[in-house]
Amino acid sequence: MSFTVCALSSPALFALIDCNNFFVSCERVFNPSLTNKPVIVLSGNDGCAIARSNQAKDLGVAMGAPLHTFSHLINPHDIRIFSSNFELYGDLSNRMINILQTFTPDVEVYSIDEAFIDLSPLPCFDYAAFAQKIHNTLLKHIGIPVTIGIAPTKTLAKMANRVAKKIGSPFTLLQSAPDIENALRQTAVSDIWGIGRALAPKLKKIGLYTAYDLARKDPRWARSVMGVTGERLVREIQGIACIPFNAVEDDQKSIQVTRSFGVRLTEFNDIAEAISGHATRLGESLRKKKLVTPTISVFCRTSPFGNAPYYKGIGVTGFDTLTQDTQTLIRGAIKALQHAFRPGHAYQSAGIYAMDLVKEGRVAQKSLFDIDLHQKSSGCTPSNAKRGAAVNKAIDEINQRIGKDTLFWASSGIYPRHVAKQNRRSSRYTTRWDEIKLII
DNA sequence: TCTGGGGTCCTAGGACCC
DNA sequence: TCTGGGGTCCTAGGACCC
Repeated sequence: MSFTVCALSSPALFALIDCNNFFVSCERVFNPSLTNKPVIVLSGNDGCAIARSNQAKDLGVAMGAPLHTFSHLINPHDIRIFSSNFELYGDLSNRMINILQTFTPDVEVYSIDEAFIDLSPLPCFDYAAFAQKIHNTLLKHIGIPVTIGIAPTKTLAKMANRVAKKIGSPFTLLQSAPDIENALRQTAVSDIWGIGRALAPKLKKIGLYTAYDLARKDPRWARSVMGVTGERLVREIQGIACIPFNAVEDDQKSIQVTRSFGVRLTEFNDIAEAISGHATRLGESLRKKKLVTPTISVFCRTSPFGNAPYYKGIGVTGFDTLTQDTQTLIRGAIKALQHAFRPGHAYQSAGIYAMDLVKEGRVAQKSLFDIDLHQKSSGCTPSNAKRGAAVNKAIDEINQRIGKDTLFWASSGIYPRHVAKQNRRSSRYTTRWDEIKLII
């Protein structure tokens, strides 16, 4: 296969809108007393820091730091700690995107707290004023501060964003050659978008310390040392746009549901309850996204930390027809878990993956004998399958209206032991009637 | 005591085919 | 005993991202 650099028709110009300390900012929207305070949002199971306010960063709390490594700082510095509240963050994220789309239809949602805008179709104008307007509108309507970087490639827009955050400005434009060179000189190779833990030390060893050093290399050299992604990256920081803009979201290729347990588990049945719950979430997600899966894989594993030897077991179940039916997924997941599980371990987490997802409407028949096979393996006739779809629909609608898990499958456990710690979650102000903010 | 969860893309190597 | 060359497809694992 030959690689052709897909330089976009120039002059390209991208804006990257990135929320500042997004999860912390979401907490602050409904709790103004957190302003100017050190605030930290924890990962699932209250394990480690996944968002920090600037004040918490100044105290030296690193991204991903386990709670127990900074717990001694909490009281002396009055750090406010929150469990993650993804229902709230996701909802505020959607509102932000809706507002961005009022500025231009060319919005690419990159993550929960970032979006690219393609500026090239817009007439050349005052980018500073444009960025300021986006910033002010989001702050006013949602209450979330953002930083905006504008540059001829996505990688440089990322870099512009970093520069803006560093100097405390809501916006930075990198367009002229001297401005770009200046930013490249200020940026360490490890801070370039696309350079991670493995590549950074490798490049430093060769004597490349800044983005400027790397930008002076021949892309063909980058290809041989860093692969196609490396070649693309070098061209990007040289100002040649190679990473395309996708306003339309591609179909998702995989879904996973993974959780750590609140306590270590040793019994098959306890883990089966967790996996049954994960399979339920997977089913909901597949139906919501109108996807079906031919297969699932399930894993259970011990903690990679600590003294006990690490164990991870994996089991796979294939289905005779592509499915999104919760009951089918649960049956398949328990079967797969029987392959993954070995007695004698203290398990720390378990998860379920669905890969090779297919869009609901585009279901290809797997074999001429689909229906026969299906009847044989699951006892599920086509009319049963229809009934299953109706059951899923009814459960989804009830849970949507009244609350998550109002109806649930008994295999997920009435009093499950696996439930993760979530001791400090704020209210889901925007998505639950009974958690709406009261002003008395 | 205590270490998240959810994605994508690329590559190397094996299986298999002619 | 000798034992090619080229292609495709699949998979596991690595690397990256937020």
